Order: sequence, then C-alpha cells, then structure tokens
Amino acid sequence: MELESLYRPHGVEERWQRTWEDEGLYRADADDPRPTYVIAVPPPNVTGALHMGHALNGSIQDALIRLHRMQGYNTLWQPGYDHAGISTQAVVERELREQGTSRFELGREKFVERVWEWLHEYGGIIMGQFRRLGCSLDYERERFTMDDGYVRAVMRFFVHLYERGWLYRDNRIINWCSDCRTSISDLEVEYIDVDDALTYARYPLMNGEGSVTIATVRPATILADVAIAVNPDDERYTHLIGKEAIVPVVERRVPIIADERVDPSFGTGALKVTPGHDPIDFEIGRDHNLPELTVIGFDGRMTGDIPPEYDGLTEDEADELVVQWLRDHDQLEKRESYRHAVGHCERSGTRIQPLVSLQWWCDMKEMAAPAIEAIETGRVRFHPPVQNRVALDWLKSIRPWNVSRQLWWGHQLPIWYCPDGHVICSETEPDACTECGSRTLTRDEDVLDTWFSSALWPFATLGWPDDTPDLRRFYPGDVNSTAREIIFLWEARMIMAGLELMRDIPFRDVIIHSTILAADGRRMSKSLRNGIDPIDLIDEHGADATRYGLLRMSSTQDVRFSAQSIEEGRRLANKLWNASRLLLMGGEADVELRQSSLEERWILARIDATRAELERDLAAFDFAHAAERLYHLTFDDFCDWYLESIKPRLSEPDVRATAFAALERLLKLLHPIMPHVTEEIWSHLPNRETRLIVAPWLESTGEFAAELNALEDAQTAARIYRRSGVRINVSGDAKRIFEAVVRPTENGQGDVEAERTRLAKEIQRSEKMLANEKFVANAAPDVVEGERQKLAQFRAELDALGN
RNA sequence: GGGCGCGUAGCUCAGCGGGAGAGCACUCGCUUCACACGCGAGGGGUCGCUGGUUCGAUCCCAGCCGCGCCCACCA
Repeated sequence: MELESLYRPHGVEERWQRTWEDEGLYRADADDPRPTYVIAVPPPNVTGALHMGHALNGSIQDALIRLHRMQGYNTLWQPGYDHAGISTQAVVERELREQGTSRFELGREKFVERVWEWLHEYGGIIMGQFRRLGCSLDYERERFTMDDGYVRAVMRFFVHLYERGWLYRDNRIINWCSDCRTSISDLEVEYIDVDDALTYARYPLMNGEGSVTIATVRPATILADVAIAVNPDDERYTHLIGKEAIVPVVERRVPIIADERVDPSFGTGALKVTPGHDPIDFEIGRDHNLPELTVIGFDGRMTGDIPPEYDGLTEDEADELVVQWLRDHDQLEKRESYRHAVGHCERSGTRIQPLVSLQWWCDMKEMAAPAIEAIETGRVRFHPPVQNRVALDWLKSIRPWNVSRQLWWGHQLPIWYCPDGHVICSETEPDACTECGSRTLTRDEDVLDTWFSSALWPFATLGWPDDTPDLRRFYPGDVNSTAREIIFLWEARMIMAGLELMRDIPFRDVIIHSTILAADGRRMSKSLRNGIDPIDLIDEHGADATRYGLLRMSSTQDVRFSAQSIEEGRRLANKLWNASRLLLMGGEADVELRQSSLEERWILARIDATRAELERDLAAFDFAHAAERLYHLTFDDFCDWYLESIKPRLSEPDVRATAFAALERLLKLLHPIMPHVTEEIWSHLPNRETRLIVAPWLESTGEFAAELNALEDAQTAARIYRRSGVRINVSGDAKRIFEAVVRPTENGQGDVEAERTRLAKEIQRSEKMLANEKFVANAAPDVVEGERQKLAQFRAELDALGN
C-alpha cells in the first residue's frame, strides 16, 4: 500500500469520526456489566459556537473518556445543550427587532414558538463541532434542558424545594438589567471601573440650624431618599441623630438615623438612605423600618411619585436636573470626579439598576451544608486543590438565590395564584385552588434562572425524576471539567442538588481547566477580535494536532495561546505517520514479540515506563505533562533510538514483527490524545481484529524494567562519549546500542577537552560540598550518599576520557 | 477592602530545598534510501528586586516592584 510521506489529517479524521459513530463505539449501555466511567459534558449554550474553552475542555474530557474506554470501563460521555435563557431570548429578540416587530407584539406563546423555530434552524451546532474534534460523546443520548423529560425534572426540583420551605417570594432589592428586562443573580454581575462625578449636596435641617452635606454618585436617586444615616460613633454628627432634614427637590422631611454600616471616612461621613435603589441602603432601610420608594422603573426611566418634569427622563438626564436644582438653591457644595466599580450585566454590558422587586428566592443554607461536608471530607475534590477553598468560601457564606427571571424563554415557575391570594405550587397545572377551590388560577409569569436547571444536569440527563436503568447505572458520575468562572454558578449547585435529590455526590473530581488567553495576554473576546476559532485550527492542522496542542499548553493557571504547541502536535502526527511507513514499507509481518535484543527490550521497557508515568499524569489531570511525555517517547525513544538501531535489520521478519508490536503499544498510549492518526495507522497494521478506540489498554508488564536503569546509564555515558568523540569498548548486546550511538564526530576527534573541563568543575563542586562538615552533618543521609555517588561517577567518567 | 495566583533562555511554559530544563525561534553541518513538518552539533539564563531562615535557596519566609484573576454593600 502506497502511503504519502506527508500525513494529511483531512479526510482521514472525518472518516474515522463517521466510522466510530456508525459502528456504535461511542455508545454506553446500561446493561453492560463492566464498571462505569461517566462524564457529563458542560452543556454549551444552544445558540453558541465552539470556542477555545470548549475545545480545550473537549480535548480533556475525551482524553479521559478514551483512556477509560480502552481500560475496559463502561464509558458514558453525556452530550447536550443548555437553553441559556437570557442569551437565547436576546438573540431571537434582536432578530425580531430587525424585522420591525417585538416579542410584545407577538405575545408570549407565539414568541416561545418563534424561539423553538430559531433553534431548529440555527441552534445546536456545537455537537457537530465536537464531532469534528473527535470527541467520543454518546451523541444518541443528546439532551436539552428544555426537552419534555428535563422540564419535568425542573418542575420536580422546584416543588421539592418549595415543600422543603426553602423557596419564598419577597420584595427585595435585586440586580435589574434594563436591557435584558430581567433581574439577574449576583453572580451574573460584573464590576467595571467607571468614571463618575461625586456630587456633594446640602440637606437643610428641619430646625433651621444649618444643613448636613452628603455625597452621592447618583443625584437622581435623591428623589427616593427616606433618611440620612451617620455612624453612631461619628462625633461630628452625634448631635444630629434623631433630628430631621429636608431632601432637596422633593422637599421631604426625613429622619437622621445612626447605623454602623456608615463609613465615617467616606465623603462627608453622612449617607443619604435610598432603600429603593441601593443594596446597602436597602438593608439599612429594612432594619430601621423605612419606606422603600422607587423613582427609577424597569425601563430605566424616572417614574413614581416625583415632580412631573422628571417623569420619563433617563437617569442621566434626571441627574443633571437635580444638580441644576441644587445649584439654583445654593445647595450644591461641590462636584468632583470619582472612579469606582459599578455593577454591569455580564451579558448585555448594561449598568445594573438596583431595584426593589417581587421575586422568588431560594434559601441555600441547608443545601450548602452537605456540599461543604462533601468537599471538606474529600468526597468531591477540585483540581487544582486551591479551588476547594474557593468553593468552600463561597458555600460557607452563601446567600439566598434569586431564581426568578422576567423572561419568556425558560422554565415557567410552577406557581399559580388564586384571586384570594393563595399560592399553589404544583408540578402540573392544578384544576382549582387547593385552599379555596377557586378555578380562576393564574400562573406566575416568571421563568427560572438558567442555572436552576443546569444544577440537575448529572442526573436529569439520565432520566431523573424517573427511576431509570441509566440513572441507576450511571449515577454518580466520575469527573466534571469546566472553567473557573463556573465554579459557583454550576459546580457548587450540581453538588448541592445531587446531594439533596439523589442523596449522593454527582461526581468525585472537578477539573478546573486553564483559560486560554489570546497571544497578547488578554481574554479572547469578540469585541477585541483577538480570538482564535478552534475550527480554523482543526482545518489548518487537524483535530489531533489541535487536541495535542491545547493539552500541551494547558496548565493549572491561565495560559497564553501558543500556536507552537499546535504545530508540535502536527509534527508529532507526521512523525508517527512516517515511523509507521518505515515499518510498513518493510513488507508483511506478524505483530508479535519475537526478538529480545537489547534495543528491543529497551524500547519495550521505555514504553512500559512511559505508560506508568502517563497513567499517573492523567490520574492527576496533568495533561500538559502527558502530552510532553508522549512527544518524547515518540521522537526520542521510539524513532531516534529504537528505529535507528533496528533499521539495518528491518528486512528480518522477526525484527519487523517485534517492531510492529512496539508500535502497537505506542499507538495505544497516544490514542486518547491523538485518536485519528493512531486509529489510521492501526488500521494499516497486519491482522487487525478490533478498532484501536476499543482496543485494550496496555497492562503493566514490568518487562525488562530492571535492565532499563542500567541501560539508560549506558546511554547517558554513550552520549558523553559521543559528545567527546571517543570510542569505547563494550561487549555483548550492549555493543550494538553503543555502536548505534557512539559514532566518531566529523573529524573523528571531538572536543575532549571541553568535556574534561565540565567534569572537573562538577568534581570540584561536589568535593567542596562533601568537605563541608555542616553539610555532611545536617543534610539528609540519602542526599549525602547521592552526592558521594555523583562524585564517584564524575571521577569515573573523567577517567574514561583518559586524563 | 479581602483573597488567590503569576513574574525562570528571544517566545510559550515546566521545575519548586542539594548538578538551571522542554518545545519553538536562533547558529553551524547534513538533498544518509520513514519523515527537511527531518537528522546531528551548538549558542543563549546574576530563575523580578531587597532582606531573612538554612550547611545549602530559582524553590521556604517577609517586604517591595510589575502583571492577572476571584470575591466584596464604601454611598
């Protein structure tokens, strides 16, 4: 068979992707009695496309899945999508806007239909892109957080929490995004530094004895002021506590109160209290029974009980009007520029408006406790371990979760109200009010936070709330791999939900992988246009090279994208291809260990040792070292040493048979990271009975392990001699290896002197250390002994050079 | 404001108490019959700075100087 000298991944990769899937090799079966290995893919947004994070994470998960599949586990990699409430609704709303209409014109029912249509046409492309990466998900099991079964799971979860008494409805201050037109959770708020003006305004005292000055960045909210607060220990103001002041513009009389939350060092030390539009003020207001006035509406415009000229203004316009009023009434002390962090909506980038609003909340305290216990006892482990503490810190100070969203796309709350004000929580639509029998029920308009349903992913995808064979077989899973920013939003909540509903952790290990930054060190982003599309990488270098490169550059911390790593992967695939060609061109042969010459025993021992190291790397989720190790094994050990040494004897069938056996082992080790090129080569090897993807992993042989160390010492020595160009005499089997490596340098001489100098320096350093009594006395005995041995070896080497 | 992490060869990163490493890039030599996406040989680093602990510090501790991330109610 004619094989090109340049490995071309295109065509080859697609062919194997189709074959593997068509032959059902990705499939997991609940009836398969072997031990299970389960990963549920973090469900990507149904509207999204594959980005670098997905590609890295896909490479990580697939490497683990393929390893375990070969190791004989009943392996399930669960695929699927998240309905991504806000993003998806925003995408469809944008399209409607372009068509000159809106969701309000369509109405809720038509709008939701429209979203489904949009998704059928444009959504759900990522699973195809995962296939292109070679990811061996069990695609037939694809789930969606809005499919019928999943909706049932979400309803059950909500009702469960309601019956537990953890869900409640309350008027509290929330983060309102006037662009998305919904509340968002604290975790979805991003703080960005903003240049604002700090306005100092004088509030006259009711008793006419002067005024008190406050500082604010939001003058418009003065209209909603209901008090002035000072720190009880602030002597400048103690005499004012209990008195009254007059709010500018609206001329409202408000009390001056004392509260420890006021920082005397900020501004003037006096705080205007606006419970309707500020989170701290809200807390202060609740504690002092203050009214919660609203002057900014859900559309971001001025509203409520305010002077008519303010009605409908934007906040900025109202700010200016208030400042002008202050100026006109000589109550503006000063304005100064002020830079501070302001919350913005993570998705739309809009400045968050803190608003008081009636929302559903979930108290998380009781659910957090078992999750804390699971992490503290190590039943769930984050990798790298520093993330255990990050998760614990958050769980230990967990706050109520605002679970309702004012959207139409999502899981509508299973809550109905009757005219008498009774609340019915039910998985299915009730016929009548359970308390008063009223039949005119109205369902709560809100939908649930997207992450509410994501929390159920590890078991809702397996059929929960039904007791299915899949659920019994594949829960709990083993690993979950994700990006750092998802630890609280998703990981913590899956652990809590799993422990609450399934009474067991959803997985044992959580991998927090690198964020791959752009080459300039900033985050890849659409607006910066510094992103790299993984599909372009696959098109250019192949999926194997892309997978290898991403794993090679990954780390426990953020890394800059390295095109070199991808190229390294491409070279590795090519090298492997050509090494295989060398053997295949030698003609037919069996695949069998026939010979046991020294170099053959050596490569088999190297492969076995690398297998053990690779298993350790992967068990520690250290993919970068795993990749590096495989590169070294292929290039240095297999090609440069082993193949070079047997080349002259390749015409012997026994030599080829043994070489095929070694190659076979090498391919197995590489397959989890570079599945396509290895499967392709495998298919060309003689007598293939099975696909590589399901071929059994290498057993630990321990073969020739004892010889390995001695041989490697010999190699090292050989390298030194080669460097110095000196021929040496060896006997027996070792001679062949030595002859392979100990060639005279070009002029037959080499720089013996340089090597002597190097050794002399080492000897001097070592002697000095051993002469140091404190070293010999204080250092660990094995360290001292090691140093003695090194010294002996240096001396021996110097002798061998013939000084 | 609190916490975490990072500053090691030109670049991207390993190493984290006892001889400074890898890949790429660079220099030199090889159209050797698997691969020039190759082979061989090299050059290149006061391991951010300053102190401390130690027989010994790139590695541990403290303080600075840079860079990044997370959390947080300073209006």
